Amino acid sequence: MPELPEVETVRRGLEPALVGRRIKSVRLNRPDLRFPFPAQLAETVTGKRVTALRRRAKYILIELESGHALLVHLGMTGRFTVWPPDGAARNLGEFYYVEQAGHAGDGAHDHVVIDLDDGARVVYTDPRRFGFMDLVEPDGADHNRFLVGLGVEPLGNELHADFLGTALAGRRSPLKAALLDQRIIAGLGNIYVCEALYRAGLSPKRLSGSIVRKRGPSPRIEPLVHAIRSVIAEAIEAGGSTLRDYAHTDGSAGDFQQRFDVYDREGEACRTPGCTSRIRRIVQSGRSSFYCPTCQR
DNA sequence: CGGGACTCCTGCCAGC
DNA sequence: TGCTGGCAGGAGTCCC
Repeated sequence: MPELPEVETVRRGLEPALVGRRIKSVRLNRPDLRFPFPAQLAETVTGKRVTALRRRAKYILIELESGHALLVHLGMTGRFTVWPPDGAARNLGEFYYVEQAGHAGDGAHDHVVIDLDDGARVVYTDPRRFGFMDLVEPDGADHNRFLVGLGVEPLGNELHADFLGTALAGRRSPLKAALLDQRIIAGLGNIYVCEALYRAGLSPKRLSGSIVRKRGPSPRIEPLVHAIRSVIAEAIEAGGSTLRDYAHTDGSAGDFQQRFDVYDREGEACRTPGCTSRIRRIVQSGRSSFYCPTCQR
């Protein structure tokens, strides 16, 4: 899936097409994605004006004048395409394979088709169907099953050394698992956790609690916080990463992946000046972790 | 409760 | 060229 920087890139791309527009109609081409669509989805959304597009962690929230919001998670392969009134498609997250031209909402994996009052069409496409949608009731963000329990935003003020130290203290899981845990920091995924741990010089295998001192300051926490912030901020700045099947808002490639120091670089040279080690790949709880065995301890 | 394995689904890619 | 197995950015659920 797109991680937070990719979701933010999609949000920014969708914003000018949707905000201020009224939704004329919604077509669901199947009853479910990962989960069934809410029964009231179409009738709740139809006829409403879009007031804002927001992001929380890896969720996109399409806010409506009624106070409801359509919550969208892109899963691993979800994307939006905007078809303006003039017909030329604009891709908001693109796959590496090419769909047949002219399928504005009728492609094999086009699951949701939203028509707007200006004639534009917004299509949600998701081959793997790991994505999902939900309705958030007015003032219901604190109760929504997907939003409740989410941790802090990596770029928000709530992520600081005291917070992270408290969250990691006593944890017996590897650091990698803790940083992927959306209940602590919401929005980090496999790629950026690997990159942040490299920048912080911390091994993904190290136990979470081991970087927290029981008394006094824990000098390894602040560099980790900084590493998380910097890698996420830079990735957003670059327009996200184009992995095997994801691209930039306007169809061009996001280029942060060219700056990966460890992710998907197994066997390649560590980029730390003077280090002669090669990047290793291990599997932790079913996911690949990439790291430098010399620079990350 | 914390932690880990498993699962959903489709498609690509390396290897034979 | 064609088939097979392994792998993929997520996260809910189940089990210990």
